[in-house]
Amino acid sequence: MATDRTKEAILQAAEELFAEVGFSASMRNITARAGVNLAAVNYHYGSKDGLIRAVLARRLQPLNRMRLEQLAATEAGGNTSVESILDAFIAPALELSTDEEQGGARFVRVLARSYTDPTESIQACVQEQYAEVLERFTTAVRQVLPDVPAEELVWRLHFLQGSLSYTMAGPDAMSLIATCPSPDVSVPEEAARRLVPFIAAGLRAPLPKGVAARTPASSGA
Amino acid sequence: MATDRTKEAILQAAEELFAEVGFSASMRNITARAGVNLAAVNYHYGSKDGLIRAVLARRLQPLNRMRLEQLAATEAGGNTSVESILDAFIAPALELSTDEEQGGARFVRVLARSYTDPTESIQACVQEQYAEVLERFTTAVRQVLPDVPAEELVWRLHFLQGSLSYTMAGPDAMSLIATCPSPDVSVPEEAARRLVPFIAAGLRAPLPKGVAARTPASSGA
DNA sequence: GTCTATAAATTGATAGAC
DNA sequence: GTCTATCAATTTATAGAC
Repeated sequence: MATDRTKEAILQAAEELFAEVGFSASMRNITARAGVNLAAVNYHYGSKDGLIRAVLARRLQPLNRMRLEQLAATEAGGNTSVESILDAFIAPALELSTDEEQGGARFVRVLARSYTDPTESIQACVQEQYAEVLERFTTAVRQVLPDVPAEELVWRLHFLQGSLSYTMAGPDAMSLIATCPSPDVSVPEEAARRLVPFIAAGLRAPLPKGVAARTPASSGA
Repeated sequence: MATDRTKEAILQAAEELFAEVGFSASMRNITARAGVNLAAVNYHYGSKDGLIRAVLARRLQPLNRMRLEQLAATEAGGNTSVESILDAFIAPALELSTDEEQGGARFVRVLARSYTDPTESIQACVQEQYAEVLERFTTAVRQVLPDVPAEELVWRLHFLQGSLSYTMAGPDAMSLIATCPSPDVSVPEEAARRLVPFIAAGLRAPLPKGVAARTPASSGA
Protein backbone atom coordinates (compact mmCIF):
# COMPACT_ATOMS: atom_id res chain seq x y z
CA MET A 1 0.00 0.00 0.00
CA ALA A 2 3.02 2.23 0.00
CA THR A 3 2.35 2.62 -3.70
CA ASP A 4 -0.08 5.49 -3.49
CA ARG A 5 2.18 7.31 -1.11
CA THR A 6 5.13 6.92 -3.44
CA LYS A 7 3.18 7.98 -6.52
CA GLU A 8 1.86 11.06 -4.73
CA ALA A 9 5.26 12.00 -3.33
CA ILE A 10 6.73 11.84 -6.80
CA LEU A 11 3.98 14.07 -8.21
CA GLN A 12 4.52 16.60 -5.46
CA ALA A 13 8.30 16.72 -5.81
CA ALA A 14 8.04 16.85 -9.60
CA GLU A 15 5.62 19.78 -9.49
CA GLU A 16 7.94 21.65 -7.15
CA LEU A 17 11.01 21.08 -9.26
CA PHE A 18 9.28 21.69 -12.60
CA ALA A 19 8.23 25.06 -11.17
CA GLU A 20 11.66 25.86 -9.81
CA VAL A 21 13.95 24.78 -12.61
CA GLY A 22 11.67 23.68 -15.44
CA PHE A 23 10.92 20.35 -17.03
CA SER A 24 14.63 19.75 -17.29
CA ALA A 25 14.64 18.84 -13.60
CA SER A 26 16.36 15.49 -13.42
CA MET A 27 14.65 12.35 -12.21
CA ARG A 28 17.45 11.97 -9.71
CA ASN A 29 16.62 15.34 -8.29
CA ILE A 30 12.89 14.58 -8.22
CA THR A 31 13.15 11.17 -6.59
CA ALA A 32 15.67 12.46 -4.09
CA ARG A 33 13.30 15.19 -2.95
CA ALA A 34 10.37 12.79 -2.86
CA GLY A 35 12.40 10.41 -0.73
CA VAL A 36 11.80 7.52 -3.10
CA ASN A 37 13.96 5.42 -5.31
CA LEU A 38 15.11 6.57 -8.72
CA ALA A 39 13.57 3.61 -10.50
CA ALA A 40 10.13 4.36 -9.04
CA VAL A 41 9.38 6.98 -11.70
CA ASN A 42 9.78 4.61 -14.57
CA TYR A 43 7.83 1.98 -12.68
CA HIS A 44 4.83 4.19 -11.88
CA TYR A 45 4.75 6.59 -14.82
CA GLY A 46 6.57 4.72 -17.54
CA SER A 47 8.93 7.56 -18.38
CA LYS A 48 9.74 11.12 -17.50
CA ASP A 49 7.26 12.21 -20.12
CA GLY A 50 4.49 10.26 -18.46
CA LEU A 51 5.33 11.95 -15.20
CA ILE A 52 5.03 15.39 -16.78
CA ARG A 53 1.61 14.54 -18.18
CA ALA A 54 0.49 13.29 -14.77
CA VAL A 55 1.64 16.49 -13.07
CA LEU A 56 -0.39 18.59 -15.51
CA ALA A 57 -3.52 16.45 -15.41
CA ARG A 58 -3.65 16.40 -11.62
CA ARG A 59 -4.50 20.11 -11.48
CA LEU A 60 -6.08 20.83 -14.85
CA GLN A 61 -8.75 18.18 -14.51
CA PRO A 62 -10.30 19.59 -11.30
CA LEU A 63 -9.93 23.16 -12.58
CA ASN A 64 -11.83 22.56 -15.78
CA ARG A 65 -14.46 20.51 -14.00
CA MET A 66 -15.08 23.45 -11.67
CA ARG A 67 -15.36 25.84 -14.59
CA LEU A 68 -18.00 23.72 -16.29
CA GLU A 69 -19.92 23.30 -13.04
CA GLN A 70 -19.94 27.02 -12.35
CA LEU A 71 -21.03 27.75 -15.91
CA ALA A 72 -23.85 25.21 -15.64
CA ALA A 73 -24.94 26.65 -12.29
CA THR A 74 -24.93 30.17 -13.72
CA GLU A 75 -26.99 29.17 -16.73
CA ALA A 76 -29.39 27.14 -14.58
CA GLY A 77 -29.92 30.21 -12.41
CA GLY A 78 -31.00 32.18 -15.45
CA ASN A 79 -28.04 34.54 -15.22
CA THR A 80 -26.74 34.92 -18.74
CA SER A 81 -24.76 38.13 -18.46
CA VAL A 82 -21.35 38.31 -20.05
CA GLU A 83 -19.92 38.97 -16.62
CA SER A 84 -21.33 35.80 -15.08
CA ILE A 85 -20.01 33.65 -17.91
CA LEU A 86 -16.60 35.26 -17.68
CA ASP A 87 -16.59 34.76 -13.94
CA ALA A 88 -17.20 31.04 -14.35
CA PHE A 89 -14.17 30.87 -16.60
CA ILE A 90 -11.90 33.21 -14.70
CA ALA A 91 -12.63 32.77 -11.00
CA PRO A 92 -11.78 29.06 -10.68
CA ALA A 93 -8.51 29.65 -12.49
CA LEU A 94 -7.53 32.51 -10.21
CA GLU A 95 -8.55 30.54 -7.16
CA LEU A 96 -6.28 27.72 -8.23
CA SER A 97 -3.41 30.09 -8.90
CA THR A 98 -3.70 31.66 -5.45
CA ASP A 99 -4.47 28.55 -3.43
CA GLU A 100 -1.24 28.40 -1.49
CA GLU A 101 -2.39 25.36 0.44
CA GLN A 102 -2.32 23.47 -2.83
CA GLY A 103 0.73 25.32 -4.10
CA GLY A 104 -1.26 27.20 -6.73
CA ALA A 105 1.42 29.67 -7.71
CA ARG A 106 3.81 26.79 -8.10
CA PHE A 107 1.56 24.94 -10.50
CA VAL A 108 0.92 28.06 -12.54
CA ARG A 109 4.61 28.29 -13.23
CA VAL A 110 4.52 24.72 -14.46
CA LEU A 111 1.49 25.47 -16.60
CA ALA A 112 3.11 28.53 -18.14
CA ARG A 113 6.09 26.41 -19.07
CA SER A 114 3.87 23.83 -20.70
CA TYR A 115 2.44 26.50 -23.02
CA THR A 116 5.83 27.21 -24.51
CA ASP A 117 7.25 23.73 -24.42
CA PRO A 118 7.35 22.08 -27.82
CA THR A 119 7.37 18.54 -26.49
CA GLU A 120 4.65 16.85 -28.47
CA SER A 121 3.11 14.89 -25.64
CA ILE A 122 2.92 17.97 -23.42
CA GLN A 123 1.12 19.95 -26.10
CA ALA A 124 -1.30 17.11 -26.68
CA CYS A 125 -1.97 16.82 -22.96
CA VAL A 126 -2.81 20.49 -22.47
CA GLN A 127 -4.88 20.62 -25.63
CA GLU A 128 -6.83 17.58 -24.55
CA GLN A 129 -7.49 19.03 -21.11
CA TYR A 130 -8.83 22.29 -22.52
CA ALA A 131 -10.91 21.09 -25.45
CA GLU A 132 -14.30 20.69 -23.77
CA VAL A 133 -14.06 23.85 -21.68
CA LEU A 134 -13.21 26.08 -24.60
CA GLU A 135 -16.00 24.71 -26.73
CA ARG A 136 -18.59 25.17 -23.99
CA PHE A 137 -17.58 28.72 -23.13
CA THR A 138 -17.36 29.79 -26.76
CA THR A 139 -20.93 28.63 -27.25
CA ALA A 140 -22.12 30.36 -24.09
CA VAL A 141 -20.59 33.73 -24.97
CA ARG A 142 -21.86 33.52 -28.52
CA GLN A 143 -25.42 33.27 -27.27
CA VAL A 144 -25.10 36.34 -25.07
CA LEU A 145 -23.33 38.49 -27.65
CA PRO A 146 -25.03 37.55 -30.91
CA ASP A 147 -23.95 40.78 -32.58
CA VAL A 148 -20.28 39.93 -32.42
CA PRO A 149 -19.28 37.92 -35.50
CA ALA A 150 -17.97 34.46 -34.69
CA GLU A 151 -14.60 35.29 -36.20
CA GLU A 152 -14.19 38.37 -34.03
CA LEU A 153 -15.34 36.44 -30.96
CA VAL A 154 -12.57 33.91 -31.38
CA TRP A 155 -10.05 36.72 -31.41
CA ARG A 156 -11.50 38.29 -28.29
CA LEU A 157 -11.63 35.04 -26.34
CA HIS A 158 -8.04 34.61 -27.36
CA PHE A 159 -7.23 37.99 -25.83
CA LEU A 160 -9.02 36.84 -22.67
CA GLN A 161 -6.87 33.75 -22.48
CA GLY A 162 -3.79 35.90 -22.69
CA SER A 163 -4.79 38.31 -19.94
CA LEU A 164 -5.88 35.48 -17.68
CA SER A 165 -2.71 33.47 -18.18
CA TYR A 166 -0.60 36.50 -17.49
CA THR A 167 -2.59 37.36 -14.39
CA MET A 168 -2.35 33.80 -13.12
CA ALA A 169 1.39 33.97 -13.55
CA GLY A 170 1.07 36.81 -11.11
CA PRO A 171 4.10 38.10 -9.27
CA ASP A 172 6.41 36.08 -11.48
CA ALA A 173 5.46 37.64 -14.78
CA MET A 174 4.57 40.88 -13.02
CA SER A 175 8.04 41.27 -11.68
CA LEU A 176 9.14 41.96 -15.24
CA ILE A 177 7.55 45.34 -14.72
CA ALA A 178 9.86 46.28 -11.90
CA THR A 179 9.43 50.00 -12.38
CA CYS A 180 5.70 49.88 -11.73
CA PRO A 181 4.14 49.04 -8.38
CA SER A 182 3.03 45.46 -8.88
CA PRO A 183 -0.64 44.66 -8.36
CA ASP A 184 -1.29 42.28 -5.52
CA VAL A 185 -2.55 39.18 -7.28
CA SER A 186 -2.61 37.11 -4.11
CA VAL A 187 -6.33 37.71 -3.59
CA PRO A 188 -8.21 35.90 -6.35
CA GLU A 189 -11.46 37.79 -5.75
CA GLU A 190 -9.75 41.12 -6.28
CA ALA A 191 -8.02 40.00 -9.47
CA ALA A 192 -11.30 38.60 -10.82
CA ARG A 193 -13.17 41.76 -9.80
CA ARG A 194 -10.77 43.76 -11.97
CA LEU A 195 -10.30 41.34 -14.84
CA VAL A 196 -13.95 40.51 -15.48
CA PRO A 197 -15.12 44.09 -16.18
CA PHE A 198 -12.03 44.75 -18.27
CA ILE A 199 -12.67 41.75 -20.50
CA ALA A 200 -16.43 42.28 -20.57
CA ALA A 201 -15.87 45.79 -21.91
CA GLY A 202 -13.49 44.40 -24.50
CA LEU A 203 -15.97 41.76 -25.62
CA ARG A 204 -18.63 44.43 -26.07
CA ALA A 205 -16.28 46.87 -27.82
CA PRO A 206 -17.36 48.42 -31.13
CA LEU A 207 -16.29 46.23 -34.03
CA PRO A 208 -13.06 47.26 -35.71
CA LYS A 209 -13.30 48.75 -39.19
CA GLY A 210 -13.69 46.09 -41.83
CA VAL A 211 -15.38 43.57 -39.55
CA ALA A 212 -19.00 43.37 -40.54
CA ALA A 213 -21.60 43.10 -37.82
CA ARG A 214 -23.70 39.97 -37.93
CA THR A 215 -26.92 40.55 -39.82
CA PRO A 216 -30.23 40.01 -37.97
CA ALA A 217 -31.14 37.33 -40.51
CA SER A 218 -28.12 35.14 -39.85
CA SER A 219 -28.35 35.50 -36.09
CA GLY A 220 -31.91 34.24 -35.97
CA ALA A 221 -31.29 31.03 -37.83
CA MET B 1 37.23 39.24 -40.30
CA ALA B 2 35.50 35.92 -40.07
CA THR B 3 34.70 36.89 -36.50
CA ASP B 4 31.51 38.78 -37.23
CA ARG B 5 30.32 36.06 -39.51
CA THR B 6 30.90 33.44 -36.84
CA LYS B 7 29.25 35.47 -34.10
CA GLU B 8 26.21 36.11 -36.27
CA ALA B 9 25.93 32.49 -37.36
CA ILE B 10 25.94 31.40 -33.73
CA LEU B 11 23.18 33.88 -32.84
CA GLN B 12 21.07 32.68 -35.72
CA ALA B 13 21.47 29.01 -34.96
CA ALA B 14 20.91 29.60 -31.25
CA GLU B 15 17.68 31.50 -31.88
CA GLU B 16 16.44 28.70 -34.09
CA LEU B 17 17.22 25.98 -31.62
CA PHE B 18 16.02 27.91 -28.56
CA ALA B 19 12.72 28.28 -30.39
CA GLU B 20 12.57 24.64 -31.43
CA VAL B 21 13.68 22.83 -28.30
CA GLY B 22 14.13 25.50 -25.65
CA PHE B 23 17.14 26.93 -23.87
CA SER B 24 18.23 23.39 -23.11
CA ALA B 25 19.50 23.15 -26.68
CA SER B 26 23.05 21.95 -26.39
CA MET B 27 26.01 24.01 -27.49
CA ARG B 28 27.10 21.11 -29.62
CA ASN B 29 23.79 21.25 -31.44
CA ILE B 30 24.00 25.01 -31.85
CA THR B 31 27.55 25.13 -33.13
CA ALA B 32 26.92 22.24 -35.47
CA ARG B 33 24.00 24.04 -37.07
CA ALA B 34 25.96 27.27 -37.28
CA GLY B 35 28.81 25.45 -38.94
CA VAL B 36 31.33 26.69 -36.42
CA ASN B 37 33.48 25.11 -33.81
CA LEU B 38 32.14 24.15 -30.40
CA ALA B 39 34.65 26.31 -28.56
CA ALA B 40 33.55 29.43 -30.46
CA VAL B 41 30.57 30.00 -28.14
CA ASN B 42 32.67 30.28 -25.05
CA TYR B 43 35.18 32.41 -26.92
CA HIS B 44 32.67 34.95 -28.23
CA TYR B 45 29.97 34.94 -25.53
CA GLY B 46 31.80 33.72 -22.45
CA SER B 47 29.27 31.05 -21.62
CA LYS B 48 25.99 29.58 -22.71
CA ASP B 49 24.27 32.11 -20.49
CA GLY B 50 25.97 34.98 -22.27
CA LEU B 51 24.75 33.56 -25.56
CA ILE B 52 21.15 33.48 -24.33
CA ARG B 53 21.33 37.11 -23.26
CA ALA B 54 22.76 38.08 -26.64
CA VAL B 55 19.96 36.29 -28.47
CA LEU B 56 17.32 38.16 -26.48
CA ALA B 57 18.97 41.58 -26.72
CA ARG B 58 19.40 41.36 -30.48
CA ARG B 59 15.64 41.59 -31.06
CA LEU B 60 14.34 43.35 -27.94
CA GLN B 61 16.56 46.37 -28.32
CA PRO B 62 15.30 47.37 -31.80
CA LEU B 63 11.70 46.54 -30.83
CA ASN B 64 11.64 48.82 -27.83
CA ARG B 65 13.45 51.56 -29.67
CA MET B 66 10.71 51.48 -32.33
CA ARG B 67 7.99 51.64 -29.69
CA LEU B 68 9.49 54.73 -28.11
CA GLU B 69 9.97 56.37 -31.49
CA GLN B 70 6.39 55.72 -32.54
CA LEU B 71 5.09 57.02 -29.21
CA ALA B 72 7.18 60.16 -29.53
CA ALA B 73 5.97 60.68 -33.10
CA THR B 74 2.36 60.24 -32.02
CA GLU B 75 2.69 62.71 -29.20
CA ALA B 76 4.55 65.19 -31.38
CA GLY B 77 1.71 65.01 -33.88
CA GLY B 78 -0.74 66.01 -31.17
CA ASN B 79 -2.57 62.71 -31.32
CA THR B 80 -3.17 61.70 -27.73
CA SER B 81 -5.99 59.18 -28.10
CA VAL B 82 -5.81 55.95 -26.15
CA GLU B 83 -5.84 54.12 -29.44
CA SER B 84 -2.78 55.89 -30.83
CA ILE B 85 -0.78 55.21 -27.67
CA LEU B 86 -1.80 51.56 -27.67
CA ASP B 87 -0.89 51.29 -31.32
CA ALA B 88 2.62 52.56 -30.63
CA PHE B 89 3.01 49.81 -28.05
CA ILE B 90 1.27 47.01 -29.90
CA ALA B 91 2.01 47.47 -33.59
CA PRO B 92 5.83 47.22 -33.47
CA ALA B 93 5.56 44.08 -31.37
CA LEU B 94 3.14 42.42 -33.78
CA GLU B 95 5.26 43.49 -36.73
CA LEU B 96 8.26 41.82 -35.15
CA SER B 97 6.31 38.67 -34.39
CA THR B 98 5.11 38.36 -37.98
CA ASP B 99 8.25 39.45 -39.78
CA GLU B 100 9.09 36.14 -41.34
CA GLU B 101 12.12 37.58 -43.07
CA GLN B 102 13.64 38.12 -39.65
CA GLY B 103 12.15 34.95 -38.22
CA GLY B 104 9.70 36.81 -36.02
CA ALA B 105 7.55 33.87 -35.00
CA ARG B 106 10.70 32.03 -34.07
CA PHE B 107 11.92 34.77 -31.78
CA VAL B 108 8.54 35.09 -30.12
CA ARG B 109 8.80 31.48 -29.05
CA VAL B 110 12.16 32.27 -27.50
CA LEU B 111 10.72 35.33 -25.80
CA ALA B 112 7.79 33.39 -24.36
CA ARG B 113 10.22 30.89 -22.92
CA SER B 114 12.23 33.64 -21.32
CA TYR B 115 9.16 34.83 -19.42
CA THR B 116 8.81 31.53 -17.65
CA ASP B 117 12.45 30.68 -17.24
CA PRO B 118 13.71 31.18 -13.71
CA THR B 119 17.34 31.59 -14.71
CA GLU B 120 18.39 34.71 -12.91
CA SER B 121 20.38 36.27 -15.71
CA ILE B 122 17.55 35.76 -18.19
CA GLN B 123 15.04 37.48 -15.92
CA ALA B 124 17.41 40.36 -15.36
CA CYS B 125 18.01 40.71 -19.08
CA VAL B 126 14.32 40.91 -19.99
CA GLN B 127 13.54 43.22 -17.11
CA GLU B 128 16.34 45.55 -18.13
CA GLN B 129 15.18 45.62 -21.75
CA TYR B 130 11.60 46.55 -20.80
CA ALA B 131 12.13 49.06 -18.01
CA GLU B 132 12.19 52.28 -20.00
CA VAL B 133 9.36 51.36 -22.35
CA LEU B 134 6.97 50.43 -19.57
CA GLU B 135 7.63 53.59 -17.65
CA ARG B 136 7.10 55.79 -20.70
CA PHE B 137 3.85 54.15 -21.76
CA THR B 138 2.44 54.09 -18.25
CA THR B 139 2.96 57.83 -18.05
CA ALA B 140 1.43 58.41 -21.47
CA VAL B 141 -1.74 56.44 -20.76
CA ARG B 142 -2.12 58.05 -17.37
CA GLN B 143 -2.30 61.48 -18.98
CA VAL B 144 -5.01 60.43 -21.42
CA LEU B 145 -7.14 58.58 -18.89
CA PRO B 146 -6.88 60.72 -15.76
CA ASP B 147 -10.08 59.28 -14.31
CA VAL B 148 -8.62 55.79 -13.96
CA PRO B 149 -6.84 55.48 -10.61
CA ALA B 150 -3.15 54.69 -10.95
CA GLU B 151 -3.59 51.37 -9.17
CA GLU B 152 -6.31 50.25 -11.55
CA LEU B 153 -4.28 51.41 -14.51
CA VAL B 154 -1.38 49.17 -13.54
CA TRP B 155 -3.75 46.21 -13.49
CA ARG B 156 -5.17 47.07 -16.90
CA LEU B 157 -1.79 47.57 -18.53
CA HIS B 158 -0.90 44.22 -17.07
CA PHE B 159 -3.92 42.70 -18.81
CA LEU B 160 -2.73 44.34 -22.02
CA GLN B 161 0.69 42.75 -21.68
CA GLY B 162 -0.99 39.37 -21.32
CA SER B 163 -3.19 39.69 -24.39
CA LEU B 164 -0.34 41.02 -26.48
CA SER B 165 2.08 38.30 -25.43
CA TYR B 166 -0.49 35.65 -26.17
CA THR B 167 -1.30 37.16 -29.54
CA MET B 168 2.36 37.40 -30.44
CA ALA B 169 2.75 33.75 -29.58
CA GLY B 170 0.22 33.36 -32.35
CA PRO B 171 -0.39 30.00 -33.95
CA ASP B 172 1.69 28.25 -31.33
CA ALA B 173 -0.36 29.22 -28.30
CA MET B 174 -3.46 29.44 -30.43
CA SER B 175 -3.18 25.81 -31.44
CA LEU B 176 -4.11 24.97 -27.87
CA ILE B 177 -7.61 25.93 -28.92
CA ALA B 178 -7.86 23.24 -31.54
CA THR B 179 -11.64 23.07 -31.44
CA CYS B 180 -12.04 26.68 -32.48
CA PRO B 181 -11.08 28.06 -35.88
CA SER B 182 -7.78 29.77 -35.16
CA PRO B 183 -7.49 33.43 -35.99
CA ASP B 184 -4.93 34.21 -38.63
CA VAL B 185 -2.28 36.14 -36.74
CA SER B 186 0.10 36.22 -39.66
CA VAL B 187 -0.98 39.72 -40.68
CA PRO B 188 0.17 42.15 -37.99
CA GLU B 189 -2.13 44.95 -39.14
CA GLU B 190 -5.18 42.77 -38.73
CA ALA B 191 -4.17 41.58 -35.26
CA ALA B 192 -3.48 45.15 -34.16
CA ARG B 193 -6.74 46.35 -35.70
CA ARG B 194 -8.58 43.87 -33.46
CA LEU B 195 -6.45 44.09 -30.34
CA VAL B 196 -6.28 47.90 -30.06
CA PRO B 197 -10.07 48.50 -29.84
CA PHE B 198 -10.45 45.56 -27.48
CA ILE B 199 -7.86 46.90 -25.06
CA ALA B 200 -8.99 50.50 -25.47
CA ALA B 201 -12.49 49.48 -24.40
CA GLY B 202 -11.05 47.63 -21.43
CA LEU B 203 -8.97 50.62 -20.37
CA ARG B 204 -12.07 52.81 -20.47
CA ALA B 205 -14.28 50.27 -18.71
CA PRO B 206 -16.36 51.39 -15.70
CA LEU B 207 -14.36 50.98 -12.53
CA PRO B 208 -15.04 47.79 -10.57
CA LYS B 209 -16.93 48.11 -7.34
CA GLY B 210 -14.69 49.20 -4.48
CA VAL B 211 -12.22 51.06 -6.69
CA ALA B 212 -12.72 54.74 -6.11
CA ALA B 213 -12.55 57.06 -9.07
CA ARG B 214 -9.85 59.69 -8.88
CA THR B 215 -11.19 62.91 -7.43
CA PRO B 216 -10.98 66.06 -9.56
CA ALA B 217 -8.82 67.68 -6.85
CA SER B 218 -6.11 65.04 -6.92
CA SER B 219 -6.01 64.83 -10.72
CA GLY B 220 -5.36 68.53 -11.09
CA ALA B 221 -2.32 68.65 -8.81
C1' DG C 1 7.02 -2.68 -5.26
C1' DT C 2 11.43 -1.32 -4.00
C1' DC C 3 16.09 -1.43 -4.27
C1' DT C 4 21.35 -1.26 -6.00
C1' DA C 5 24.34 -0.96 -9.63
C1' DT C 6 25.45 0.32 -13.94
C1' DA C 7 25.04 0.93 -18.82
C1' DA C 8 25.20 4.28 -22.57
C1' DA C 9 24.86 8.67 -23.97
C1' DT C 10 25.12 13.73 -23.50
C1' DT C 11 26.26 17.83 -21.24
C1' DG C 12 29.12 22.66 -20.43
C1' DA C 13 33.53 24.00 -20.29
C1' DT C 14 38.63 24.27 -21.00
C1' DA C 15 43.59 23.34 -22.19
C1' DG C 16 46.75 23.83 -25.57
C1' DA C 17 48.34 23.30 -30.52
C1' DC C 18 48.09 26.00 -34.66
C1' DG D 1 40.30 33.24 -33.95
C1' DT D 2 39.84 28.52 -34.78
C1' DC D 3 40.66 23.95 -33.97
C1' DT D 4 41.06 18.97 -31.60
C1' DA D 5 40.86 16.41 -27.70
C1' DT D 6 39.29 15.64 -23.40
C1' DC D 7 37.76 16.26 -18.54
C1' DA D 8 34.32 15.90 -15.12
C1' DA D 9 29.76 15.80 -14.25
C1' DT D 10 25.09 14.62 -15.26
C1' DT D 11 21.50 12.53 -17.82
C1' DT D 12 17.59 8.73 -18.79
C1' DA D 13 16.79 4.20 -18.55
C1' DT D 14 17.21 -0.67 -17.38
C1' DA D 15 18.78 -5.26 -15.58
C1' DG D 16 18.38 -8.10 -11.90
C1' DA D 17 18.53 -9.12 -6.73
C1' DC D 18 15.35 -9.02 -2.90
